[in-house]
Amino acid sequence: MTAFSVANVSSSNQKDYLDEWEIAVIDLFLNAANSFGLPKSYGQIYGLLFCKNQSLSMDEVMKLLGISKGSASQGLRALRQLGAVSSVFEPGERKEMFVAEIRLRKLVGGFLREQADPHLDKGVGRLKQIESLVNDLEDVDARKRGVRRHEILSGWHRQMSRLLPWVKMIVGKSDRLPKKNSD
Amino acid sequence: MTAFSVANVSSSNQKDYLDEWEIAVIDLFLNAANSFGLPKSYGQIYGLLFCKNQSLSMDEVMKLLGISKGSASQGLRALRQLGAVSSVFEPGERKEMFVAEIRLRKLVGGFLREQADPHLDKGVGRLKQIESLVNDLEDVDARKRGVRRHEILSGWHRQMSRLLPWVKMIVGKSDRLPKKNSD
DNA sequence: CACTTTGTTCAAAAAAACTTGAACAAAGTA
DNA sequence: TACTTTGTTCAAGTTTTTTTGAACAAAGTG
Repeated sequence: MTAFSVANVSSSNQKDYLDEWEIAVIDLFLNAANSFGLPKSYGQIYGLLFCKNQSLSMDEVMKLLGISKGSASQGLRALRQLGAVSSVFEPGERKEMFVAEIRLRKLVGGFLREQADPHLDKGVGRLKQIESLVNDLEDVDARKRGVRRHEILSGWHRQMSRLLPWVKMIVGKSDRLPKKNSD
Repeated sequence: MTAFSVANVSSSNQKDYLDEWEIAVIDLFLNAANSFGLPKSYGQIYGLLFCKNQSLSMDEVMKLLGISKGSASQGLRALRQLGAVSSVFEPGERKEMFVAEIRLRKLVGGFLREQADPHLDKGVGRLKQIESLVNDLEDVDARKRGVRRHEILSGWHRQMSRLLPWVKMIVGKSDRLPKKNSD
């Protein structure tokens, strides 16, 4: 056991506080997450990893953001599931280390895959259910109205399905900026 | 005062209950609203109006959905603001009557205008703030990293701005289905 | 004017979403 | 095996969001 590891041997060659700009970026992502319907903490975690050059451990994420183990664990898992974060095992490290995916195409793609696609899929079933309920209607006029509404919803569904590939496509264009020597 | 209005003179030539298919549609919109980050009740209200051929009063919305006056009032206002619902004053009616906008283009347009555009606008300010914080950094390497991150965020912002017009455009195509005699 | 109808507002209640942390599991180390 | 480190789970607590309903304003009616 190591009561006192020799300062920052392997544990972290990172500062243990955040710069102002990093706090601003994290806050930006916090807000963004919110408006995408994701928990704030996911945004914070992604924002933190986005700021850093090096991979961070769950432990560092917890400490830098001041969030609990549970939040960090769940947040990192969800972000990985979304393809927004990936984990690597640095050689000679026991801990799992995390890095942010910064290609917008990947981020949008993952989000659509995990959030939009499932909704569209569920939609198919729901539309079928509505269709069959409508077809059970006795009254002719009532049925006409129901059929019409079902048609409209089906049309919307179709359009949304057509839209997604375009979104992935358009966002993909000219992703990475022309490389500036930094990093 | 009219202790007993003559059955349905002007008050409503509607049933006072919902068909099964209508409940299913309302539930569909309830879920949709949720995943767009809008309150459930907004979805219910829109769904109800979407189902009906005729305009409904706030009172009818309340009763058919079993929601409170406050919810109905606020929901209808917000939906009108989004362009998802519009109000009309039927001749000889005191009440304001509401109808759903069913053109997907209008719905998406309104949603983007009210939700996405403001975020992009706020983004400009946030990016400027981050840029200036980054430029205050003393350490050269730290500043390089910050500058790089700012560039990436700016790139994303630009791409998102470019995307929205396309979305409005693509969703607009072939909106209304070829008219079927109904309605 | 007195009364009714219609619709808004907002503080408080209810519901939903998020976070926490302690208990637990898994896997490495000695 | 006993102990440590790392990470997950989930019931309970906290925070945020949404809904309710009573008080109020506005406007029509007789």
